[in-house]
Amino acid sequence: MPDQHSTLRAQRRADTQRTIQAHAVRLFTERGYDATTVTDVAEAAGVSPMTVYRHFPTKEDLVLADRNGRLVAERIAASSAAQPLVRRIGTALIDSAATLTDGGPGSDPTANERFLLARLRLMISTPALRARHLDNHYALQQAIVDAVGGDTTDPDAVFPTRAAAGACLAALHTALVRWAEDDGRTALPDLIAKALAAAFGDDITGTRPNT
Amino acid sequence: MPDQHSTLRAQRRADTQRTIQAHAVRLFTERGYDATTVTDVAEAAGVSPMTVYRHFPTKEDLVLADRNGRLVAERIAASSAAQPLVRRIGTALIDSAATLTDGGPGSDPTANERFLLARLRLMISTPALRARHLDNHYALQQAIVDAVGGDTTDPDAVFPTRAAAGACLAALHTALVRWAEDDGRTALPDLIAKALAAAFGDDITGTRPNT
DNA sequence: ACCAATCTGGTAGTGACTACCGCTCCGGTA
DNA sequence: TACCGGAGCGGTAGTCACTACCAGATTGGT
Repeated sequence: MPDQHSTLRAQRRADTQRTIQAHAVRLFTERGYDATTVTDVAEAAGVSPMTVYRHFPTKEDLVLADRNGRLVAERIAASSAAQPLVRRIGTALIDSAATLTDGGPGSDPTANERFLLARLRLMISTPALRARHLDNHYALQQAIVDAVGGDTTDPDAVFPTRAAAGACLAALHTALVRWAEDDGRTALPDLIAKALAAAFGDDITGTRPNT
Repeated sequence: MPDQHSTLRAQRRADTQRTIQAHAVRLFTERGYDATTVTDVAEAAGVSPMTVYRHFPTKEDLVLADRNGRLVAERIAASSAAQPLVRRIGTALIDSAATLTDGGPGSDPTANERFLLARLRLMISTPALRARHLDNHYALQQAIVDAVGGDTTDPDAVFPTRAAAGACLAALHTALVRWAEDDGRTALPDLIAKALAAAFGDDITGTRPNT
C-alpha cells in the first residue's frame, strides 16, 4: 500500500478533526471547560461521542492538539552548533513563533491567530489543561535535547543541555502567558526575546528586541 | 474558637494523612499508578474510600501533597534584593533543597529522603503526575514573583521577574529529574547549582558547585 | 463486482470524583 | 458529671471521562 494511502480519506479525516476541535474550543470558551461534556462537543460537531474519542485520545487533547513542537526541534537541529546553547535554542523559538503568527502582528489578527489565542487562554485558565500544556513543554525539552546533542547517551553529558532547554522553554511559556494576557496585541517573537533577555541577560539574543 | 482547635484532633488527622499517603506511594510504586485504584489505597490504609477523598482532593494529590513551596517563597522574601534576580532565586532554591535533604547525602539515605525519591520517581514516570507537578511549579513561580516584587501590579513590570523565576524553576526541575535518575546519590543542592550554572553561566551561583 | 481496510456508531463497563445524608467520638461547658 | 456542638468517618447514588468489544457503512484497489 502507498504511504499516502488515500488523499480523500485523509482529507475527510482532517476535516472532521478540525470541525470537532473548533466546536470544542468554542464551547469550552463559552461555557467553561469543566461545564462542557464530551457529549456536548460531539452533538455540536454533529458526530457521536465515540468519534470524538477516535480523533482525540482525551478531552484535553481537544484543546492541546498541535504539532508545532516538531518544527522547533527541526529548526534547532538545522542551526549552527557554534553559538552558545541558550542563544541557539532561543533563536529557534523566536523564529518558530514568527512563522506561526505571521499574520498582522497587532491590529489585524488573522483567524488562525485568534484560534491560537483562544486555545492558549483555555490552557492558561484551566488547571488540567495548563498542567498538560506544561507537560508538552517537558516533552519538547527532550526533543530539543535530542536535536542538539546528536548522540550522547551519558546522563551527565545531557544534563546541562536539559537545563538550558528547560530554562528557555520556561521563558517561552512566560512569553505565551503574557501574549494571551495582552490578547495578542504585542508581537509574540518580541515577547519571547524579552523573556529570554530577562532570564539570561540582554546579550544572549542575537538581535535585540525592538522595544 | 482557638485557631489551634485541638492538638489531639490535628494530630490524629495528620497521622491518618501520613498513613494514607505512605500506603498510596507504596502501592503506586509496587503496582503502578494507573493500576492502583483509590479503593485499593483505602483498603491498604484501613479506611474507607470516602476518607481518602476527605484528606486528598484528587488521586494525584496522594503523591504530590507537600508544602515545600511556601518555604522557598519565604526564603526569597527574606533575601537581599541587592543581588541579581536569578542569583537571588537560585540560592533560595539551593538552600531550600539543602534543608529538605539534610540527611546523609549519598550512602545513608534517611527515610524521609527515600520517601521523597519514591514520590519523585512516580511524578516523573507517570504522565498525569508529571503534568500536575509541573503545574505546581507554575504556581510556585507566581508565589516567587509575589515574594520578589513586593507590590507591583503592572503586568509589564512583573514580566521579567516571571521569566527569571520560570527559568530558575525549570533548572530546579531538571536537577530533580537527575537526582531521581541517580537515586539520590548526588547531593541535590549541588545538582541544582550545576543546572543553574548550565542555564545561566558559571558566574551566577554565589558559591561554585564543588564538582 | 469483490474484498480489505477504514470510519463510524452502540453497549456495557470501570474508575475518579461529588453531592447528600447519617453515625460516632472528641472537647469544652453548665 | 451530664450535655451539646462540631469535626471526622462511612454509605449511597449519581455524573462523567474513558475503554474494550462488536456491528454496519463507506471507500480504494483488484
